[in-house]
Parts: sequence; C-alpha cells; structure tokens
Amino acid sequence: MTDSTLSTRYDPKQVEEKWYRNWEFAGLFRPEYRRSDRRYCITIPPPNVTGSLHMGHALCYSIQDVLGRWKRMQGFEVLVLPGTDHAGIATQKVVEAQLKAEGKTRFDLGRELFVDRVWKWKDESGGTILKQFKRLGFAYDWSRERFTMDPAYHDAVLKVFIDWYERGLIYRGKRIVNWDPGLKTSVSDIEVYDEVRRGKLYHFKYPLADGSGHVVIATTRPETMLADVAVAVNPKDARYKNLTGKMLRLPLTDREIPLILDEYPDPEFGSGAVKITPAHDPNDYEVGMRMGIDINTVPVCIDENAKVIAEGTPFHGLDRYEARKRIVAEMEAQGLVEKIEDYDIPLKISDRSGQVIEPLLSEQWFCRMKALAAPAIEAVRSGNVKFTPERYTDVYLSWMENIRDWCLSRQLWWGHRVPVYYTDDGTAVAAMNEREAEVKAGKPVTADPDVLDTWFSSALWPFATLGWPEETDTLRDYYPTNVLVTARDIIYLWVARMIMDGLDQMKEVPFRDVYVYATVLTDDGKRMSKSLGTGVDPLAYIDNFGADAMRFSLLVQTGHNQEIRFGDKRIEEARNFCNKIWNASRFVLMNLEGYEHGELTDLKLEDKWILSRLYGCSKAVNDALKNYNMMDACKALNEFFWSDFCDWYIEIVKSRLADNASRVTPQRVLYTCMDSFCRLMHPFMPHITEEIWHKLPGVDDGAFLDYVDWPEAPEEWHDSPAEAEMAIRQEIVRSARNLRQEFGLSPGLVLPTLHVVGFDGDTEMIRTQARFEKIEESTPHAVHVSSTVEGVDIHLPVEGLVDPAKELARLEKEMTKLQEELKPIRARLDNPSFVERAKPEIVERDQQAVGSLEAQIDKMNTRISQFRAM
RNA sequence: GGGCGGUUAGCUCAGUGGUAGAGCACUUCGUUCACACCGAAGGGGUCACUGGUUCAAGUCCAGUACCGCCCACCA
Repeated sequence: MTDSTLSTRYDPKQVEEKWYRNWEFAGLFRPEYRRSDRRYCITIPPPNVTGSLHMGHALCYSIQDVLGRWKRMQGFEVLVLPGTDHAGIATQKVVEAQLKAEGKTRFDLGRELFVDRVWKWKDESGGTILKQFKRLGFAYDWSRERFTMDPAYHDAVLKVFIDWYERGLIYRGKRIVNWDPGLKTSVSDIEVYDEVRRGKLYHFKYPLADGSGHVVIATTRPETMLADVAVAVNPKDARYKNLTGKMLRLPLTDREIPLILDEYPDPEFGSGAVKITPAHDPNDYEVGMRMGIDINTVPVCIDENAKVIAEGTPFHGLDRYEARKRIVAEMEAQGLVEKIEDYDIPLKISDRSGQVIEPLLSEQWFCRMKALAAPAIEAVRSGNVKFTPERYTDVYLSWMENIRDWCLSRQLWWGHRVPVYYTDDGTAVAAMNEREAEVKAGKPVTADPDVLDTWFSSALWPFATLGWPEETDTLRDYYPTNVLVTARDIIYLWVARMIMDGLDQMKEVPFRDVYVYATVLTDDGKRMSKSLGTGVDPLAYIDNFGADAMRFSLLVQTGHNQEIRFGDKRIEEARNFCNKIWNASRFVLMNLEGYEHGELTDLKLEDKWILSRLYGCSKAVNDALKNYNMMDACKALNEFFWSDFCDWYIEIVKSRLADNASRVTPQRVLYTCMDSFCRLMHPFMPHITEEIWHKLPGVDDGAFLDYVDWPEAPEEWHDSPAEAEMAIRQEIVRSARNLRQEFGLSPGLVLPTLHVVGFDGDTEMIRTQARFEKIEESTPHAVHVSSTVEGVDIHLPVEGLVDPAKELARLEKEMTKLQEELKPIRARLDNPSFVERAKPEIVERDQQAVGSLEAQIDKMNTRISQFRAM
C-alpha cells in the first residue's frame, strides 16, 4: 500500500462509478443475494415517469437507501422495490406539447394512436429519473422495477374498481367538478391550489319583474349570470323582508327568477343578495339542491372549452373572458351596472396546467369514502400504523374524519380506463374487458371513455407491485411492508389511500411506519421550484462534490423537523467530511504496515477510551435510525470520527506507532475503529466507505459492506471508565494549550516542563499532546502562570515572557468569572426549600461545585497577590 | 375561520425540568511528513414577549406577537 502517492483529496467520481458497477454486477440489491427469515421491505414512492431528479427526491430516496442498507447489515433479507408512476396528466401533457410543436392536437391523432404515442415516449424517454437515482448509489432491486401501467398492475387496478363497483362503493353522479379547460378534464380538490388575483367585482341591478325596483347582486364572474336560477338572501336580512318570493327579470335573457331565502348569503357582504348559478359554482349547487331544482334541467352557460353557451344571444360561442367583457358592456348599456370595484379574487388554479379552474356540472365517477376510511382511521388510532414525527397523526386523522367522496374519473386518454361498459339502453356493467362485459350484459356494449385518477392506481402500490392479485411468494414474504417514506404534501393524496386500499383488499395495513421527511428549501428559505428559478440540480452537485457528500449534506439536517435548507455551504461541509475520512484512512493505511489480526490486548487508556466511544457511536447511530432520525445518526458519526478519532486518538497514538515495539496494539485499535466506522458510515456514504474498507488488510475482494455485520461491541467497551479518565486529561491538555497560546508560545514548540499538581494518573498523554519534554508534580519556583481545571493545578514556567500587569489583568478577569459562577449556586444552597425538596444528588452536586469554586478562588487570590508583589 | 409547526450565538440548527450546545462564520496562533477541503486556542446568547406551575423553566401550562405550512371559505 503506497498511499503516500495518492491524492490528499478524495476524488468521488471514479470511486462511485466503480462500486456501483460492482454492486450491480454482484447482484447485491436483490434479496436473493442472501436469504433470511427476517425480512424488510420498502416499496419506494414511484416518481412520475416524466420526472427528473430534484432535491426532495435526493433526500427521500437517500433515506430509504440508508434504511435498506442498515437492515441488510443487521442480517435482514431486504427488498427495496423501485418503480415509476404513469402520472396521467403530467405524461399526457408532455406528449401533447410535442404534438403542439407539430401543429397537431391529440384529437387529430385519435385516442388509439395518441395512447400508442405516449407509450412510445414512455419506452424511449420515460423513467430517466431512475437512472439518475443510480448516481446517488441507491441499492434498490432494479430487477423488480414496476410501472403503474404494467399489464399485471393494470389488472390489479381494474379488479379493485370492479370490486368496489359491485359493492356499491362507486357511483356515477352529476356534480360540480374542478374543470381544467386547458387539459379538458376534471381534477380533484387536492390537485388545485388557491391564488388571489387582482380583478373586478361587478355590482349588477336585477330588476323586479313587476317593475317596482331592483335588487343589486355582486359577482366576479358576470358570464355565469346567463345560467342563474335565483337570487338568494339570508332570512335574517331585514332589507329584503318585503321582497321575498317576488320574481326578478334576469337581464340579457327572457327568463324570470325568484328571490329566495337561504342561509348561504352573508348579509355583511355587498348587498347581501347573491345570484345563484347551480351549474357553475359549488356553493350555488348546494343552494340549488336545497331549492329542489332538477339537476338534469338546470341551465348551463359554459362548456368544457370554457366557452359560453347561450344560443340565440351574441355571447354564444365566446371565450369566457371575452363574454365577460361583452356582458358587462351590455349591462352598462342597459343601465344595469351599479358599480364596478377593484377586487382581489380568490381563484382555484389547476396544479397541472396553471389554468384557472372552471367549476362545471358534469357526469363523473365517484367513490364513497366513509366506509373505506373507518378501518384506516382505526389502524392509525390503535398504533397499527405509526407516523413519525407523531404530529402528522393528527393531520391524517382530521382529514380522514372529514373525508369526502372522491371523484375518480378524468377526461384524459392516458391512464387506466374506467372498466365500465354501457349497452344501448344505458345499462352499465363493470368488467375486466369488453368481452367479459358483453357476456355480463348479454348484448353489445361500448366502453366508458374516461380514465381513472392516477392516485387510484398509486393507492395499490404496496401490494400490486408485489404481485397482487396473484398470491405470489413475493407478496406473501413482503406484505405488509415496513415503512413508507414520504413528503407531507401527499399524506391525503396518497398515504391515506394506500392505508384504505391495503386494509380493504389485503385485510392488513400496507406498512407499519410512515416517516414524513422535511421539505428541502433553498439556503435562504425559499421553496425550491423550477418555475421560480429557485430549483437546484442534484446531479450538478453530485458531479462537483460526489454522491456521498450530496447524501450526507441532506441527511445530516434531517431529523423530525419539517424543513431543511440546502446550499453550497452545506454540501461543502459534507465534502470536507468525506475528505477528512479519506485522509484519516490514508494515515491509518500507511500505519498498518506489517499488520496482523489479533486480540486486542495491552490496552492503554486511550485505546479503551476510543473503543468505548466507538461503542457509544454505534449505539447512537442504531437508536437514531430506529427513530428515523438521520440527523442524530450523522452527527454521532461525524463527532466520533472527526473529534474523537482524528483529533485525539490518532494524535495520541502517533508516538506509539513510530516505535515497532509499541505499535501492535494501536495498529489493532486503528484497524478496529476504521473497520467499524466504515460499517457504521456505510448506509449514509456507501461509496467512500466501500472503497476504504476494501483497502484494509485482510478484507476479501468478494465481500461487501452491505452484507457484513453491523458492529457489535463487546461488553467491556460499553461506557468504559476510560471515558471519564480521558475527559479530565483532555481538559488539562486544553488548559495547557490555552496558557501556551496566551503567552505566545508556539503550538509546535516542545517546551521543557509542565507542572501538574493534584493529578495522580498517568500523564504521558498530557505530555505529548500539550507538547512538553516532561511533566513534574510540583509547583515551580521560577515565575510561572497557572490554571486550575477539575481540581488539578497546572503551572507553566514563563520566566521572561510574562508582563506582570497583563497577567494580573488576566487573573482578575478569571477571578470575576469564578465569582459570577459561584453566585447563583450559593444562592440556591442558601434557599432552604431547595435543599429540602431538590433531589439529593442535585444538592450534593451543588455543594461540591461550591467547594471546588471556593478552592479555585483561594488559589486565584494567592496567584493575584504573587503578581501584585512583583 | 380551523389545525399543525417554528421563534435558542452573526447564519443554519440540536437541546423531554437540574451549571446554555454543535457546525459554519469571526478573532488569534500554527504548514510538526494523514488532511489548509487541516490543526490549536478563543470571543460571542435576558433561549420572541407576558403571566403561571415548580425548590428549580430554553424545557411544563395559559396567553400575546411575528414567521412557515396544511385544511375550509371568500357573491
């Protein structure tokens, strides 16, 4: 091993490529690599097949990789199953955009050709995100990769739909839906977001039919007035007492509409009178239902293209916004506009297209959720599914307890087609395919044109990926899975539905734990988003800093918090840590010449100490991972390696390593630490640890860290008394270094004598680390400066170096500090109820503290008077 | 309007009742052959505010302010 020729900088590029290739080639990621009865399974959240890697992915999937690798090292048979989601709207949009560039629409191609084209796109360009995952080193079983539109998966989707349909859980109904006029489909409530835009509030006069005056109504959407069926006022609103029941003439039409009473209008708002348009507003729909109007004959004035339907009027066929202008102009011309105000209009925007949602009355498929939700609520209440952090339990429960029916159908072409078929007389049957439907119906059928909401199929992910509805070995072995790692914004959209579907179809929860990780924000706390220009590309960071640094920089910030910030500084820190690991391992390897395995015997204090620290580190990492707290694990690893191992242990044993006679034990301890650290660190930084570990003498080329045991420390390493013994020596060293620095004595210089009084242990480590030729247990006669730590006095002769006035100032500052420290403790002890009621060990601790502080103050007084005398 | 978080060093954050912590940044010193992507030492905090519980509160309770997110509503 001639590592002195190796760069002092860790170069991740070639290391990462090499090991990923080796791992894949060896088949490490497949559970078949090593069978066990103890199984662990994660079916990763399938990213959109159109997606590309962003920081949120990098974090989410790194966490799952850590968990998978950790469990493997603990002897589990691990399956981490990857895959992609067909993402109905997103994918359809990609291909529609391509067509647009060719000057075509999907309607030019027709349904069949269009769907073919999407498949072609998917096969050629889809799923690049999974290739990007490999750059991060994820140990997922690629041989079991699934897609939510795989044929078997498709069957699973239809089976669930048909089951629910036959159980009466799925029904067809005419409802107000969020219509996306750009994509020409309905979208669910959770696929739209709210945005306030500057607009106008129009106050219109609706004349009374008897000519006795008018009622003023306010609207932000004048074009919908063509489908008004009433004007409503609150029964408590005294202004309209005399008008109730009267008819109004609906302007621009030849219709008359009633003035009705309903709780919905808020008397405080505007005139207190609201126009009611059941076909184009969800609240108005509710009012309409209460009025008892027939939903099948309710007037409609806007179509699926967001164009106005009003045959025989000049507005017919106009775009909604154009129609708005013309209608306002016409109302003005007729003197029916009372006023027009500037107004901030709350709008619903389609998450997928950015179009303003048009609430439309339409026929859709719905699923009754109450019955499905009940067991899913119980599963979480009873702790059968546990959320981490716990606070998300309430988020989940409050949504589930107020669950509404789910609009399942989408007017798209890309997706799982609703498996319902109609006969010519309108009878509907649900079936796996057209032939089966014809058999069921006994006559020819036509298929429903709609497809299912993408989340309908995602909800089956934890069992459909494992082979359901076939009773495969995989399904039996791995369901229920162990954990779902996800972002908080899809707790409703996805997590809740998986729990419902799993319980309903499998009679068992889909996973025991749900870990909700933090949102990744930019360095200055902004949301990362391509459209805002605040997105950052993980691949660029991987190129510059390495995958291990990328992973670590995110994981070290990820505990039970709800957001983390990522920026250059963060990944530089992680990169520096990688480099530190690299260089420390170079040092260790250089010092393992002639290394032979053997018992750890003749352990000196520092050896026992570092082994105890190593045990503490492995325990901390394990505990942290059990709690899904990556941050604690990363910090424990960082502290152990950098502070304990590098800054202290390596420095202390350098002298022992220089001598052939004394090097055997420190060599073995170095080896043990390096070997164990590689294991403990491996789930977080898989590449660099594998590289270093394989350089350790005696490591089998064909072995891999994923399948070596998690380090188990022998009992005698646990919380060794060496920890306390080292701690005091470290304090003494620190204090001596402090004195040296105060008096301008170069840290590199070896000084003749350090006087240490009141310490009766071995001082060798103090001598070498504080850089002295010898330690004497006496107070020097010559001029010296002193310090006291943990009851131990240290004196540094400084003949000729010290300016008495300056030293006096320093001592007096120290004195003030000591007295400040003493004050509150003494005050506590003077309080009888403290002495009486506090735990005895606390009182005792305070008493000891007072004793030691007083002793220090005495010494300080002596020193001060000595310097006064000079 | 309802809910969930947050407010601790210049910055980013740990800290589940007992002497306020880490990393970065900063100051000073240092290239002694693992590492300057490094080492050593140091300075720096009324723990948002107000009350309460307690011998003891950053920590528990109540309220206030500000920030973030989620849900609902908004003619």
